[in-house]
Amino acid sequence: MPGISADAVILGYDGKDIKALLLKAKEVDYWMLPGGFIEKEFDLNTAVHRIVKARTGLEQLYLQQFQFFGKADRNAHQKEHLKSLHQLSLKARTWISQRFITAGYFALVKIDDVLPKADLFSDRCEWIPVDQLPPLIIDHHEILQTALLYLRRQLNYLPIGLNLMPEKFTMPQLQNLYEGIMKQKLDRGNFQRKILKLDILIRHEKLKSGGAHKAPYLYQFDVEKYNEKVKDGIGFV
Amino acid sequence: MPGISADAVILGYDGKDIKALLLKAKEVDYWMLPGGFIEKEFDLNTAVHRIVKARTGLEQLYLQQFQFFGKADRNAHQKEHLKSLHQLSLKARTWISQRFITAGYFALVKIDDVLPKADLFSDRCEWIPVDQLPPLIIDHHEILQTALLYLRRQLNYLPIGLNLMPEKFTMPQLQNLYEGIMKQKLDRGNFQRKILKLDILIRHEKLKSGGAHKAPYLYQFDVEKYNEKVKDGIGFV
DNA sequence: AGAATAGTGTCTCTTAGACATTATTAC
DNA sequence: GTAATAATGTCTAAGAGACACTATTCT
Repeated sequence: MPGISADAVILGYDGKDIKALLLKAKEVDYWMLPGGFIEKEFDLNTAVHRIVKARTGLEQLYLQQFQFFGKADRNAHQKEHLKSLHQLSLKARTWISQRFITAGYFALVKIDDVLPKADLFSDRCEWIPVDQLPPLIIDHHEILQTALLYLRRQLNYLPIGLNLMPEKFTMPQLQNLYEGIMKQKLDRGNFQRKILKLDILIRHEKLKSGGAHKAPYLYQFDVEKYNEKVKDGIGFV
Repeated sequence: MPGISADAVILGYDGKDIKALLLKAKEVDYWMLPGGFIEKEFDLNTAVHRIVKARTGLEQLYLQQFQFFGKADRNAHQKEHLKSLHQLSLKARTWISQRFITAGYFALVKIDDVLPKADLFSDRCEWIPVDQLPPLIIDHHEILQTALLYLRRQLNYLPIGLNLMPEKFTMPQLQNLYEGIMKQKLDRGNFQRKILKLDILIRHEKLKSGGAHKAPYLYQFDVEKYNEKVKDGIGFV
């Protein structure tokens, strides 16, 4: 009985790295994306919300479909990962190979709000930096990379800052997030100028202390203005 | 038995309007997108190629998945279109309501290469300008509009010119295409300057004649250079 | 000649990008 | 003070956008 499954690329940002929430499969040295089958009586988005909630504990979250992955591709990848499949138990193997087609979703979450929980087929659930990925089962690596590509291309139309940053944050933190997604360094001065010009930030007079250097200002998003800008594309290369 | 279906938004451009290939449903005054069920032994992309080939006769085409539409949304729309459903034969109604989930694909084709063919549930298959759409069944209007939105947002990463324009074309024709997709008028001079600077066009010395005015040059894409630019985003607003 | 439309040139204002300068903090 | 990092300012070159002018074609 073939079915429709969904896999969620749950992304978070800790002020330094962009991380994905991954599950360590039991019995083998492979990791996987949180996912599951879509039951027929549920609609797709509802089902994925349910799946993500089970791993993160989050009720409200920014969730977006980005691509479906069909059978042919999946089989090609299964060949490459044949070894990993053979090592799995019959139950787990059946669970995986039953996947006829899978929906790729990504979620943007505030990393500190999440309480990672493993599922039946995994023994750990952890945040892992997306540029230091361990081996993933079947086509999960491709799904994750596709999600990141989509994120990069849709950058102007996605509320990444709002959903990934903590309530209050510094300008260098925000810049680091953009650099991580765009995979390139940006000029500090120009970044600051461009972002401030958008007029979507509220500056707090309190400074953050900690290092042996000038303390940065704390900022917060003006949610209304932010959402307004995102609709027509938040002008940022 | 619920199943997965696919609907194709097939887009063409006749030098004046952006058009979609639509089917006129039998028995009722509604039109619909070409589509069909995905058989389990096929993979998704192959199946959609087959569907599009059946309506257009085209073997090779630019095809891209853009979104899936789940059950809840679809039911909401069915409510709105209840009248249209009641007027359908049992067979057609069953065919439509069996759709559990549908894959939205769009295809970019050279309009003159297409030989439209109706299917079993339709009596006509025609090109219709996307800004003059007739009533469409279920959520097909939404699917079509979503495709156009996607097209607009991904403009820089899609080879629209290459796939929608005829082999040889004029600059005003190309500008008109961009204006149609972006839904806004562009300055002639600036458009020309920007496009020529991309260095992806080959100019032919032969001019096109016809009207009581200066004849425009004919251009052709330098396919290799074009594809190179599209990969990193063809710099155009 | 005149109407219509294509092609090219020019001007200004904004912006991007590189980089320099100043400010703040802990040691 | 020095080291480290944040914030702000400045300069230049490139680009966007508005618009004017020239070119070509048919009636």
